[in-house]
Amino acid sequence: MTVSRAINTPQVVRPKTVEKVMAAVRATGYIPNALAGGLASKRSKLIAVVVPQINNSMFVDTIQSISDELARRGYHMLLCVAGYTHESEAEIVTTILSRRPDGIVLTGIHHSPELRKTVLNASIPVVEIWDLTPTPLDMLVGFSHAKVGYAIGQYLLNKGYRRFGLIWTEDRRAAQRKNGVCELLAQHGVDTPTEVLVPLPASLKLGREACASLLESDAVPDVLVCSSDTLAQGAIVEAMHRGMRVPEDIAVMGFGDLDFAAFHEPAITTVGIDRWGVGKRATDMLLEKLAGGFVSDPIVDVGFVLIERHSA
Amino acid sequence: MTVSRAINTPQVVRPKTVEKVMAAVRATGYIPNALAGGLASKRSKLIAVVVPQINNSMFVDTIQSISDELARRGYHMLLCVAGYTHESEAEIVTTILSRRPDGIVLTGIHHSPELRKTVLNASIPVVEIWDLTPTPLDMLVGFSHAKVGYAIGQYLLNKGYRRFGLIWTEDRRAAQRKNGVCELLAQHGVDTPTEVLVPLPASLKLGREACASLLESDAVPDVLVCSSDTLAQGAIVEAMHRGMRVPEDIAVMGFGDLDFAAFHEPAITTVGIDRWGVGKRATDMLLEKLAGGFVSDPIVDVGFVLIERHSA
DNA sequence: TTGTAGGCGTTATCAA
DNA sequence: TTGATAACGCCTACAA
Repeated sequence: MTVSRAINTPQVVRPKTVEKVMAAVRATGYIPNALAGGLASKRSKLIAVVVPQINNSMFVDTIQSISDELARRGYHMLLCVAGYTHESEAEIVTTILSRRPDGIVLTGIHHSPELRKTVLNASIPVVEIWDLTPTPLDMLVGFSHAKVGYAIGQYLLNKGYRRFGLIWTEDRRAAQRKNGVCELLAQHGVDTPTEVLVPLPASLKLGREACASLLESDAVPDVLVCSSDTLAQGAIVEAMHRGMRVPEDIAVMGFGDLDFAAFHEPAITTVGIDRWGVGKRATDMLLEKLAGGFVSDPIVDVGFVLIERHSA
Repeated sequence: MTVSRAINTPQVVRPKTVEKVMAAVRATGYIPNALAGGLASKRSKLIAVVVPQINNSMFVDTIQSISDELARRGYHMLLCVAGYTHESEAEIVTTILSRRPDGIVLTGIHHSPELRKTVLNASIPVVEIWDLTPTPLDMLVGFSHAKVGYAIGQYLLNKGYRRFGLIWTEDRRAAQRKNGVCELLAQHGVDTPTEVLVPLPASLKLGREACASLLESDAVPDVLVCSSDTLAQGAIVEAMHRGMRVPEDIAVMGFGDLDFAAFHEPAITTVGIDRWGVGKRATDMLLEKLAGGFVSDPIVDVGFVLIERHSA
């Protein structure tokens, strides 16, 4: 017990004793067994993070910020890549719960009933990220994808664009943004956009191909709205390759404000999200709750910023 | 014990008993406690993966493939972002070892003496990835960065380029590639390249800025060799923005064969690495060894491919 | 400030 | 095929 205290709460142990313990630790290369510690204390100091993909520039920054923040506070991250299907998410979460994480971060707010039940049954703090709802499982850090869609639609209408083309991936959150755009256009009596759906993960290649197919269609759009900056970049490359000027001949709008967006030629008009902030706040809320503290506002809307640059 | 067997080795339990156990599991929502299991069995089914960064397109694919492969086999991944310094790596590995992972994947082959000692002392299988050495800690999956450098230098010399400009990040493995390029140029009596060092992480912005500074220098290069495709893309954007043609006025070479490289305009000449393969093989070797199997070749050179496209 | 006893939820081992 | 017992290494609770 004295060794345990010397390592975990040295302030309650006589300094000389601490020194003796630490000397022994160094001499033997002793490393505490966190499995045993977690079993005994019922605190594993593990946080599970479930994302649909990691080779997705949006999530990676959030993951990195969670990981950094956790490490600073003596926690570790169990990272699980769940894919975009409900079934796999429920299964993965069940196996991850066997590790007895002290808390869990889930991407999105749409979960299968089994998953909801399983997670709630675990009685640990949960933070859902990257979406917004008044009824989260527990806590939430995100933003409204529908509002992003409205904002994009409004901005482009104000700019005078009327023939919309959409290049979009098929995941649920992207769909909400698309609905936002379409609803706004409908409200203003603008023609329903032409639409090209692309599979995940998005890539420059898919953006080019989708752009090509829209440019070769009967009704060529005057603006291409893309579900990510990566697709937007592809669309721009394709349009320019065909001798079109962006935005004069065709405008392109992205989403995400990825690193390259500001420095591309033309710079990409897009929507910025505080990706690190999402991770930081999610971690803060989780650890605050674990520390027994009171989380004053369990629902955090980090909002978004429409960033006007040159492509639209 | 019967429950434990019904769950882990149902084949040694009477089918009817298994059924009864499973019914109870379902009814109660029982989820085994892997902390207790790991403590008792001395197998945590956890693999630690230490990388310098995750918001780095090179590592992300490897991480994803490790994660996928581990999940398929009932293991989980503890992902640790160590940064690029020795001190932080040693510290992080020590704390991660307290989780008693069954194996560990380390990025790179240059570790501090403390780290080597700590890891070896843990007596678990180790796989180093993304570099090559005849003397790994244990097992290794990677390729020779020096050879990549030679190949790049040789290719560009054959193409007739003589005035080299380098845009390079400061990490150790990138430095090996740079040394390869420089050595080869020196052997052929070509002028020492002009060099712009950029901080990590690489970005399109940094590529543009570095390119700008090289183009404004006294000795304008006829080829820009970049330590990553991201920097190469930036260099191309900047050069074209200044009205230069790529590769006619200035050629640009990248590294990594990231998704966008093939579909950029001009398509980026680069060096491809099987990033998924590295993760897959590392995981296979680790689990093979954990299963008590014999790893016939503990050093795997995955090689690389110089991909000629249009930018150089 | 340090020490003792007991238990956390599994699995290894041996017995039935 | 199932069960009983004793760890695994730590922490909680309480005692000294």
